[in-house]
Amino acid sequence: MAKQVRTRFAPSPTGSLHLGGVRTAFFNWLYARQNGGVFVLRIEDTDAERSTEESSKGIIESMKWLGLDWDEGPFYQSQRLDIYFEHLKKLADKGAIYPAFDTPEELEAMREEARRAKKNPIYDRRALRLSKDEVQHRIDSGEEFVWRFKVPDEGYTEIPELLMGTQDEHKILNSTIGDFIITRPGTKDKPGMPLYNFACVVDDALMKITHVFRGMEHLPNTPKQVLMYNAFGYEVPQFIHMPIIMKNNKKMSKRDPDYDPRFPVSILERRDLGYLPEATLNFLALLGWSHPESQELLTTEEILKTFSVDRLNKANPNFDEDKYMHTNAWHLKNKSDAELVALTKPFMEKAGLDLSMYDEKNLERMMAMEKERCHTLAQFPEALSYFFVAPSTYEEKGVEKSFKNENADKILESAASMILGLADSDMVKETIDAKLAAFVEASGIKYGIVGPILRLALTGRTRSPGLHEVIEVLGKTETAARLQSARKFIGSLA
RNA sequence: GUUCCCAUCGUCUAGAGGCCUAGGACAUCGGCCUCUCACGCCGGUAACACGGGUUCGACUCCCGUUGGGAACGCCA
Repeated sequence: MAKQVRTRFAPSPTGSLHLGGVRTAFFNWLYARQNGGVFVLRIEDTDAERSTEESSKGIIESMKWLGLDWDEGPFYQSQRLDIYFEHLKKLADKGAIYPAFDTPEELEAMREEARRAKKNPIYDRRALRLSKDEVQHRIDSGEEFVWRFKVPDEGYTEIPELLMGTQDEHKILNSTIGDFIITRPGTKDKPGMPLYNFACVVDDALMKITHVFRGMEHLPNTPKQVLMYNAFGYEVPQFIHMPIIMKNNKKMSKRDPDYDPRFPVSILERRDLGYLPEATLNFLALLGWSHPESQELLTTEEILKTFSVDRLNKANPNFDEDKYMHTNAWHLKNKSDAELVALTKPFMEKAGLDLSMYDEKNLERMMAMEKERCHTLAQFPEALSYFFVAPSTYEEKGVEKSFKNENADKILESAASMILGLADSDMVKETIDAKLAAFVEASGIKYGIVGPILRLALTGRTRSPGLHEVIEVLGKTETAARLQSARKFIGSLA
């Protein structure tokens, strides 16, 4: 029987979860769910300086919002320090690691020199050349040091890689790796905090992770990690390094100098901008993966059904805002009117619209009217505001084109009396539509003239959805009132 | 500089040697629909980076060039 699939998402809580991270989380989640596996959430907060509780909370909130549920965790590395120190001792006992006393300044100078000499800036192992006695003495005297992993001078390290490189593997020359540091500085009595390449390996091994989907920027870390798995005698997971999402021809990042705050990378900010989780997942999935039948508008369920590693692409994709928006609009249209009432509620309220003015049925009608037009949830308040606030001004262009028309006020007057003459039971879309048609017929004026005038009078705008629907939602009294005030306005034009 | 990765329309991509006169989607440009806007529908413009091989045949395989990207942290 095959081993149970176990994947994980292991963000560091040093900021908000961003779109790239979401994609990584999504692929790990997909793979676990698809294979009846386990998805683990682990917070990598060993960097006490930069990690914040707020970020952890944000990440968890983001994951929940996206619907990426996890089976185990969240684990916090900061609460697992004992485990790392135990493992550190194992490595030290084996002689796989050694203490180094170099200061950051010294290391920087070494790197600088290597760069000048146009050589690969790897550690020159000067700490390894210290005598045993000297090392012991310096440690005993309380001097700070870090632990470095001793990388073999010769041979290759193979990483089990399913995507990048040729074949199913990837070979790195050991001589190019360099002895990397696995803990922050510590003393004999106060051990240094574990660093990424160390804590990550220990956790992935202990949590029995079988597959790691992560960004390609981690590829250079991988041989180091494989070396550590080997040193512990742990099994190495399968890696799938995904291409990096680009924006402006650079890795997508909030630190990009061309970063445009209108298009945030933070997933929670996208949420607040009115993007839907399923649209976000859909769009992100297609950045590096393609559907077997080239379908592009997919529910999470459909992605789950058809996802496979062999349809993953290797080239770095570009983040296309237009396509993201288009995908969002599609998912929006797929929502029921009732769902949309709920989804848009926070946006409507934030815009100060008083939803209690209408009953649920009317609100649903509004959604039905606008969901073809809006691309994000945030666009609904603006699109529907005329239902909540009677127009006090009218669009200039419309005034010019329609109100300054010869008989605008006469047309409005007869329209008003027509509507006032309607029975309450007639105030439904179909009947209004028929009555309007009859009215147009009887007056002998083209709908193309009557329509725009009525629309402008009722909404203040030249662009809005079906007239009959507007009238139906507005009701007889409000409709009549708006027509009256528009007539007054037209009168004031002369 | 070193190491590694990548390379099809403007963008995301399909393409596993003949199905390719290279398909789809977004964007864009026309047109239709229509009381407006949008949706929808129809149509157009638009790509295999280059050079060598291998092969009867290369977008597909190999090598090189060029181009792009990433990493080179006591961040993750």
